[in-house]
Amino acid sequence: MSESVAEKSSGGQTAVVSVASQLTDLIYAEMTPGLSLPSEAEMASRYGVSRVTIREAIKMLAGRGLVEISRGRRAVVSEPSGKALGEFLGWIVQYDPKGMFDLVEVRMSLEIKSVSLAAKRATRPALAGIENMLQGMRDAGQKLERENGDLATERLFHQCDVGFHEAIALASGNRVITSLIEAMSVPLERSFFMSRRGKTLRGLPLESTIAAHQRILDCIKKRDSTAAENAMRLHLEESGRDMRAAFENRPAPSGGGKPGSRSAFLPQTLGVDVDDQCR
Amino acid sequence: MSESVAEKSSGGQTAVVSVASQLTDLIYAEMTPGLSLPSEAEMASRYGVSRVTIREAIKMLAGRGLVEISRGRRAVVSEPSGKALGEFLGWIVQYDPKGMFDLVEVRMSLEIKSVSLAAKRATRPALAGIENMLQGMRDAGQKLERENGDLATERLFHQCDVGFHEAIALASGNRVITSLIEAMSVPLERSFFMSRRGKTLRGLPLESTIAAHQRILDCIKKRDSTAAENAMRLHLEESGRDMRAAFENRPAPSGGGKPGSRSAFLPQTLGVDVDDQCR
DNA sequence: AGACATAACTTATATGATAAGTTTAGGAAT
DNA sequence: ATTCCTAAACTTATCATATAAGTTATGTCT
Repeated sequence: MSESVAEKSSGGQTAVVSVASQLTDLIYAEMTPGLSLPSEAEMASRYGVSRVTIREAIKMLAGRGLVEISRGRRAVVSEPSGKALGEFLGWIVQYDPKGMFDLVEVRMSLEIKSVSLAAKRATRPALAGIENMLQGMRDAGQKLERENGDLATERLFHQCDVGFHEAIALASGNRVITSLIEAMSVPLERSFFMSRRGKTLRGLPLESTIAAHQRILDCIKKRDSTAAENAMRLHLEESGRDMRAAFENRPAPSGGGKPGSRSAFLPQTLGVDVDDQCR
Repeated sequence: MSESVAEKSSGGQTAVVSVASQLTDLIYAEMTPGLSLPSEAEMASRYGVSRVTIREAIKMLAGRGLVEISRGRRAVVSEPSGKALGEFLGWIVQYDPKGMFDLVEVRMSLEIKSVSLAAKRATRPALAGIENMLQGMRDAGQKLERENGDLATERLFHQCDVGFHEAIALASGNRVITSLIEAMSVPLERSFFMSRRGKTLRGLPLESTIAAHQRILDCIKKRDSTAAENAMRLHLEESGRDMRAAFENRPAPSGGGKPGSRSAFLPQTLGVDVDDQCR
């Protein structure tokens, strides 16, 4: 009984990879989010491998965000979400100092597409969701004016800002856009705080941020997709300028470059990359 | 010695998750692609956990595409690549029957951004790379006219097609775009074959496909980003129509619907989603 | 110096055991 | 009968240990 089922449909791969791929097929073919996988023991006997192998295979799937694991419970097929993807984008961005600007560049395209579709397709509850986030920004903004500089409130404001864009993505009805924008907000969180800092530095009140969001929402409500695109473009260009300002006025390079071929060829491309986004 | 290092900086998480996150930090902070992680035994002693725990943590990172594993060798930090991301997009697409069209919708935006940037920034070797792929398409195309219907040649043609678009993404100089387009080509592989089938059905020679790519390349060479965007848009719209044609003329629904809430509400949205892409 | 065998290192997988969660079933109390 | 609690059954988390099978380094022999 040494020839396990796992080896049947796979060449030189290891048993873990083979099991992982078979489980993936199984999930794709006949499972939906929320359903539980069989118990480790059952899979082990079904695929003719030890429990260790099964566990490692499941950990791979978990790393890909395909299943969620918790102690005492069987692994559960997870809803597609941008979270796992966000880790990945974080890796790309981390790998290259210019990465954050690359990300902003891509974000601009996606957000414009997102808001364009939202203007065409948004349902009433989806609109309410967007409105909700905008109201959250207003509340946080007012609170922020009173107790100036409260970090928690600032974070709340930022979360509503992110939520606003995610709500638009949701309203677009396009799952891929929703996941990608959700994913990008993970590494962009840093950028958002930079953006706020830039805004403070340049002396712009955060009223203008709220107003920009308001204009976007208005365009969506009016079902004017072209106007919505332009409003979004303007908002993101503004946001990009803030980010650049924050970058230029940042504390100090501190000279401590990490090993590897990074942190080069930045200065001259910085301005170009961000400005070029106005086509 | 029962209090392991792994628990030190983590709350209720399991040891595996804790180790995985610490390893992630380690990689982000002081490693670059190509470097090897310590041996399992060393990590085990360093983090105060058993080798099994280390192995499961590494399998999680491998699932996320952060490291590559091979027998007898230590785990190696991998170059960011769209491959792992492609699996993820595949899951989104699989999860929703409309997903493939969502993906095409997003692809259009990204490819347009990609070609626009490529027209502005492409270096000479990057241009050569694009040219190369186009030449590959021509060769495969001629070969395909002689030995009509050879599957391997058809696959080659398709690979050059994908390669053409990836080469443009590379020329854009934006890593995020490169990874995303590479990622999308994984689930879109099916769509590409559908597209080719649609083209055959509608009686269009694949000369037109090559010509469309040629036009795109010409615009890039001329550094005319606007024209390049338009050429790309036209090409993708054409490609989308082919895909829809292939969908409508597909063998038969065969009635075997899978369990779950899928494969519903498709008919009426299909046409809308694809047509709406021409704005 | 170069080819080859061998040792040292490393990962892949299996077995068995224990701890600690979650769910289920049964019974006690109301 | 219904509710609540407890205990058993199930399940995952982690460990220790062992063996097999790859890769790399270390020689020795020619």
